[in-house]
Amino acid sequence: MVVSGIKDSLKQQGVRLTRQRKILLDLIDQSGQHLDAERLFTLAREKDPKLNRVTVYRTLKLLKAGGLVDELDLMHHDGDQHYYETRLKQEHAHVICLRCGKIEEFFGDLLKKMRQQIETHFGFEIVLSRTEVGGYCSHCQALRAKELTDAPMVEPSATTGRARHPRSQ
Amino acid sequence: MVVSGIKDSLKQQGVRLTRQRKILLDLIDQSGQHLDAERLFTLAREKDPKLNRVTVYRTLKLLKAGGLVDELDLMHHDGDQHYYETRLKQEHAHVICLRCGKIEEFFGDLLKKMRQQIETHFGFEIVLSRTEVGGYCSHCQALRAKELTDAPMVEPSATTGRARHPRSQ
DNA sequence: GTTAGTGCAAACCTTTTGCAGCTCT
DNA sequence: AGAGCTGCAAAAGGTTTGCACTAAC
Repeated sequence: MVVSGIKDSLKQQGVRLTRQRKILLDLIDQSGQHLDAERLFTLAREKDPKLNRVTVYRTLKLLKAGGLVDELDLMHHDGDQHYYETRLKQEHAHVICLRCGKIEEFFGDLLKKMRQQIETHFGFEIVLSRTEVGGYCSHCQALRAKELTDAPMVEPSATTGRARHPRSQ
Repeated sequence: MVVSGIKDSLKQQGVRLTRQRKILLDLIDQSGQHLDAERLFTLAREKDPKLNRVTVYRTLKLLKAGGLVDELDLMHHDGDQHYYETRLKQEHAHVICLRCGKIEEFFGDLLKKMRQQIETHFGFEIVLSRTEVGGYCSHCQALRAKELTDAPMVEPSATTGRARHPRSQ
């Protein structure tokens, strides 16, 4: 469980561990998913209905600044929001299916090697990095071929509806 | 010059090559920089003061959907806007200095290899990908060390002002 | 008791949409 | 002529800020 380490890390910086932050930290760490602010807010509200959206943003900012979570864009496959994950595992790329939204994580020594090459080549000090890959998963490749065959003359519109999570209230 | 190829590509899709689009296409291609919508808008206005910001967004969306430009986030080092570059060169990573904003481009076969690994490993069809690296360039590493020494007890505030380009009018 | 953190409302930045009129082919 | 494109105004989506009140240490 990484969250306890995060809590220690925060305490040592004189950051107060409030009830709200405990809730958010636990959620980020336990979910195992890539949560955006809104999703995190919804989940947090189930535990504390008074918790404000702003607190979610402020906590995420804090964690990001402290290098405790990483911010992802996931190719903006579902809007322009950011996603977050605890910085625990070894470096990895995110592979996003642009059709179904499924996210795979790709580990490998290539990322590590590239990091080293960049640091050496530019004399650069890397603080954070991310690799995101968009395309079609094996499942959706077949479905897409079918879709294109069914309507061969019609370009799939860029404005095709995407299921978004509306803000309640 | 890549822009002529883009223009051909658009024409063949029945996309009209309007005065506004010509201006924008030329700017994106010639600048050699990573422009965001607002910067592109400002530059375009110098050539056509009537050109609207919305047209910039619509043109960028069109080019992106056609795979003619790539959208970058550049680690959001200066806000949440997107940046654009013509998809011409071989695949490369962007290396962004979080202090001075300088952007380096890193080429190498590692990216190509990783692409292949991901396609093989997941049976994934990659459409686009990006690797962004944030940190400190060699120049800023020294300056930062100095800054931290000068004010050793003060964490550099996350809210430290960033010079943004305000919208004229 | 202090200082940091919260909630609320309101602002902010970036991007998208609806619609009437214009223009490329 | 007619579909496609533009400009304008307005809205939307995502995030941040100001301020008075509250709670962690």
